Amino acid sequence: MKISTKGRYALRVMVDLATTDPENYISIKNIANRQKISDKYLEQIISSLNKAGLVKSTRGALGGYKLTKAPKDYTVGMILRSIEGSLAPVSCLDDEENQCPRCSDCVSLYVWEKIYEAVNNVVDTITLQDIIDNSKLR
Amino acid sequence: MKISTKGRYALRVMVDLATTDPENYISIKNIANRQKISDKYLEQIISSLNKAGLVKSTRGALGGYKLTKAPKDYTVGMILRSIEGSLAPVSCLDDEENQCPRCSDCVSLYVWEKIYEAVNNVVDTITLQDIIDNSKLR
DNA sequence: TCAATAACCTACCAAAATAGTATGCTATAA
DNA sequence: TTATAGCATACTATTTTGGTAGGTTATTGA
Repeated sequence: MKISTKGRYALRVMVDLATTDPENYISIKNIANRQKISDKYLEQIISSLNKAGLVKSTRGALGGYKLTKAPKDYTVGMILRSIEGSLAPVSCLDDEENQCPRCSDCVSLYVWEKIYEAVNNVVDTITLQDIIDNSKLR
Repeated sequence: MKISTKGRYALRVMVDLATTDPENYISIKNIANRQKISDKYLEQIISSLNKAGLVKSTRGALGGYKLTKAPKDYTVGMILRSIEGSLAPVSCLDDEENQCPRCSDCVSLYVWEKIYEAVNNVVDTITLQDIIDNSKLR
């Protein structure tokens, strides 16, 4: 039941982009140095964020990434799912194809659904802005 | 963010013990056949449940396992944790030793804590009896 | 008391996932 | 036109997951 490092890094990258200099493009190297993450590994992560439309990029000198929206318009769920896929505790809940043969008479399914709902409820109600506001309190 | 097969099997085993014949000891082979799980794999799982005191055993002919308590006295959390360990989404929340160096100024920690709380709240309020009752409705 | 049964214990193993590297190509701005 | 920085693909080492295998110990019924 763990969030991968990719998911954790993704959230930190989004906070970084939102707080460091939201107006200008910031390079991977820049973020990687500040966040102490391998830049090649970060490249993979931010590429997923880019493909999901959560950030936009320009190449070349002075290139880099910036947010496409205001921090209040990103939920934690949007960010984590773009990296981790579904946050379901069992793959039966992911999509129709991954269902196990006994899904129809699975006594535990009801438990997994409740966990799924609870997790979704948390990640879909906390925004990037909430994280930033919360971190400033300390 | 997935529950392992061990965790899922453990829950099914507990339901099996509670519903098949709660008075008598039931052998691993018996459970494994009914639940279509490898008996050697099941042995590992049920051994953890035994060490955690969730079931008790006797050896020899007519030996096997039975519950130590009434189904209403087990929460899903007790069962899953005995197999999976903590259900925390990040290891920082597990125990003091696993903390990452930047835990003290981690902006995301507040998110992980909320997820942790939400998951705990679900698994600690659903009992084994609830699962059994729910499965009978269908 | 002895043979069958079934838990107990330890070790091993293959496949998949995770976390991260390496290399080369393409677009852009100074 | 060159330095910069994103883009794409492939590779690799480590850890976790999901099992197997084999021998030992305890119990019970005949």
